[in-house]
Amino acid sequence: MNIGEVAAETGVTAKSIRYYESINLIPAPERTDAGYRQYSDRDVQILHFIKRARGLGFSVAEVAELLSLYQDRDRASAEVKGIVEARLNEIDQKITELESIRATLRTLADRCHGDDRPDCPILDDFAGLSN
Amino acid sequence: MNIGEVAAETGVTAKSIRYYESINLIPAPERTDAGYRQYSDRDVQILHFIKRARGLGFSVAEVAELLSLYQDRDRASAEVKGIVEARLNEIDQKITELESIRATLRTLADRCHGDDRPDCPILDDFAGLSN
DNA sequence: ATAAGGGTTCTAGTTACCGGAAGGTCAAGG
DNA sequence: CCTTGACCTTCCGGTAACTAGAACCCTTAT
Repeated sequence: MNIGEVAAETGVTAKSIRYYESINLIPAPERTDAGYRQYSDRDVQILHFIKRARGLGFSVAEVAELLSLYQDRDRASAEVKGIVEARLNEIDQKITELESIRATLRTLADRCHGDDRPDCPILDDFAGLSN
Repeated sequence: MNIGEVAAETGVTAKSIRYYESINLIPAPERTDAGYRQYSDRDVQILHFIKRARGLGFSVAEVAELLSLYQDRDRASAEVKGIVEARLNEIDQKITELESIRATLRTLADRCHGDDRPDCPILDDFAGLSN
């Protein structure tokens, strides 16, 4: 398969596939005489794996780790679970942070009448003029 | 005030202050004969503003917009509120996305026994071998 | 033979800075 | 007077994960 077909099938752009190759996340595939990359079904499967993991918010470095565990028949599932639990903690933290910001902004926005008059509690708060 | 004092007082690093100047988020301050930047109380206040807005997740571009509204005595509060509401929508979206990811990962992690055995529903899912 | 639609490599840009190097300046102390 | 240490200056390179675009080659169909 050419890179374009693989891109269409996996939803990973050709640009990204080449990028993943350049950083050694995926191995360099065979080439045709003209220099076109040729991908196997196995390569496609790995790109599906990457797409799924990236979609769940894992960094490329984490995906590399997960991939190497995936390719190691003898890995301990505890290692995989550890990575996922770490990610879950990050997510919880991020959600908490965003909720706090949301509450603040919600309060400020609700107190701003939002018409054509200039006075604005939001800017007052940012400027340290609150209360 | 020297840049270091300003940094200490505002919590914005000297590096960041110079960076903000380089992208014209803040004006270039006076210099001493030796070339040291000298900041006024007004400059400090603006950096506080920036710090607060950045802390609430606004991009530097958004902060620039907010700052210019702040400095415009005749702005309509609706404009400020619009920016904040847009940010609130982004936050809501992001939270929703993170919660969805969290649910997925939680389920997968719970189904993985996480011991020294190799079989792992998490990797199976990533590889498209689910069910 | 040519045109459309692949593919190739390379460079540069994105965001919001941080780290570090090389060197000038300032205030205090011996 | 000189040194020491803590400042300050500019500039270069790096970060994450790509994307955009240029310049060029290959394949396939008409």
